[in-house]
Amino acid sequence: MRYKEIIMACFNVISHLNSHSPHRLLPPKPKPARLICSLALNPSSTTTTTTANSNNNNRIQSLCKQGNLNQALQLLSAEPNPTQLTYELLLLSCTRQHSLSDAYTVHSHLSDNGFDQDPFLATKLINMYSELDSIDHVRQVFDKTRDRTIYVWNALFRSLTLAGHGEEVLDLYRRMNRTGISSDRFTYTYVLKACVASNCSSTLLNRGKEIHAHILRHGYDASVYVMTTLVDMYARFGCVTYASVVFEEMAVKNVVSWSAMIACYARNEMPFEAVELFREMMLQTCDTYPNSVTMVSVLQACAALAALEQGKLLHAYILRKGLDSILPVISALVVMYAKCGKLELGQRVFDQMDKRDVVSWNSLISSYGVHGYGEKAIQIFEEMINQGVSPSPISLISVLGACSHAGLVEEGKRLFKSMQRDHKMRPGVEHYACMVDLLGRANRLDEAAKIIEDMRIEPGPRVWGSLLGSCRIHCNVELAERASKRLFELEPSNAGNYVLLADVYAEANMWDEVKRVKKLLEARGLQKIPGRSWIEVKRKMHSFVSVDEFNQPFEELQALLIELCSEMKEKGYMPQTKVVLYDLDDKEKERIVLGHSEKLAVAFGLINTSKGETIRITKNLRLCEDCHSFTKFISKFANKEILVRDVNRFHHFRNGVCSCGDYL
DNA sequence: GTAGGGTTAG
Repeated sequence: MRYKEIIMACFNVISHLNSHSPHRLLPPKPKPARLICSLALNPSSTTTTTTANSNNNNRIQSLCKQGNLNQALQLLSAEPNPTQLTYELLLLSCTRQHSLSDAYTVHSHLSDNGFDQDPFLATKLINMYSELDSIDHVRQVFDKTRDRTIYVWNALFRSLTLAGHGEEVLDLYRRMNRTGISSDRFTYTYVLKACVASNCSSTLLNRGKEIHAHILRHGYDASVYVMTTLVDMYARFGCVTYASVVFEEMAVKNVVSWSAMIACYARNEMPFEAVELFREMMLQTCDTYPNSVTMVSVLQACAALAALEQGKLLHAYILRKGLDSILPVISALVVMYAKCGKLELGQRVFDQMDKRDVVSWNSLISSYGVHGYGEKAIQIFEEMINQGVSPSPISLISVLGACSHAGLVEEGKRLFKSMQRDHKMRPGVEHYACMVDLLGRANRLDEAAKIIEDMRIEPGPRVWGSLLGSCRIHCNVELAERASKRLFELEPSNAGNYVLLADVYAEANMWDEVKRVKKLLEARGLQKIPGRSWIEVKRKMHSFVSVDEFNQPFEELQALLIELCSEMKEKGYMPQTKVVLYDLDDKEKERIVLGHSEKLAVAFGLINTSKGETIRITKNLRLCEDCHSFTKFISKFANKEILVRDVNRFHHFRNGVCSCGDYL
């Protein structure tokens, strides 16, 4: 029933998008109440009943609540008997002021007054040092505390997990179990998080499974918090089946549990399932409504699928529920529209925001980037800075990526320099990867290789992968061999790298080498990822996989393609068969490239869309040169606008020309 | 006294 309601609301969203003035269906939410209680200090009301001593404590406490830490500390130095509550409020105040030096003052004062063995204050101290990013002090406080209650242990686990010291938490958790203290529901959430806090190795997954067993044994499978954390842990390990089993078996589910499972599908490249589960949530639950977090995950899934119609329904729902003042939601909406090929709608959503953060700006920058509008992306980047928003590392990745897509080499180099000089940011591996991509694609491979040589940090697989990708475009065998040698060491099970190298050899007609690489791929038990394309027709997604043979389900489409192909050949289309990794004759190669998933999707789109309707296709890999050239011809021949989003960027085909300027 | 899910990139 509620799902129908959303469909109805779709009409509202269209009218909303057509009007430029911000328009909300619900009033904006009131701001959250201030955390600091602003009790006014009123000495006259307390002096009559209390001693001078406790009055001093009261005054310190009130000053803390008012946020006047300096004065509170002055009074503290004259106070001979501070109470536990006084210290508690002082520590809280240090956290709020983010003052490590004041924290030391209070800490040593408290030790001098014999409170250093108070487990309550030890918990507070640990939490404070954690907030102040001083993990050494966290450990120190824990080590000195003799009476380690479960609160003390939990505070330690929480702090270390937040700081990314997952493995340390798991070691300490063993130690805790040996001391005989039992875990509570808080402990389980922290240690489960600790399993994914560092790297996601199989050892840590096994620890997670062990903890799962403890949870069942101790009856904590009734806790929604614990079980939701468990779903999330499996999700982060990519164990989608485990996550869904835990989720299905949960007796009680709330919005967070549903969101965790939807996010699990979204982040594990199962956007279909994410959208399906969202639908189920809307239909099944009576008291659980999706919130902003849920919406972000479903929007991501729609973006991945380029499911524009579904995305518009979500937009309608967001407006109806007043979630359109929440920044992450709006950023996700901008990205959704852009990735569905509706850049102008994304821009409009952005324009209607009354406040923006760096993520909102980054969303817009990258949106223009993937559509190939490099100069516009740079302009937005500069506007962001002019408006006083400091760029984040991702801003730079977005804008450098935009330069790369548009072939703006000099601008990219300028931005890379200014990143270090003007924004005082140290380039990370990702930034170097962008630069290698930028130079490499522009056929400045030697410069790209030089960047890698001069790097002050270890070049990771991203960097070498960018170089190898560029070598494939420009068929540089020698450099491709160098890059792939490193890549095979760094990520031996990434099939894509082997395929790229084989592509380079194939193009250079080095068929023995092609065979050798293919054997290597097989020997390691890997498979080439099959090409897959999606198209949304009447709110339904259709998926196509590349086929080598003429076969049943796609017979009609293939027949159409053969016909189109021969007609277009007369008009000058030349099949680009060099992308085929088999040493076959041209006729056979032509047949193989005609079975590529993207061409099947185009054919399906031609049959199933009305005149003047744009065909929108998403693809899991990069567009091959033949599909690119074929689609350009089709767009002119059939007078159709075709939008293809590959794994990397957008290609907008119109009248025989592509928006990427053949810069694949 | 402590707790669970989501933002932007390539």
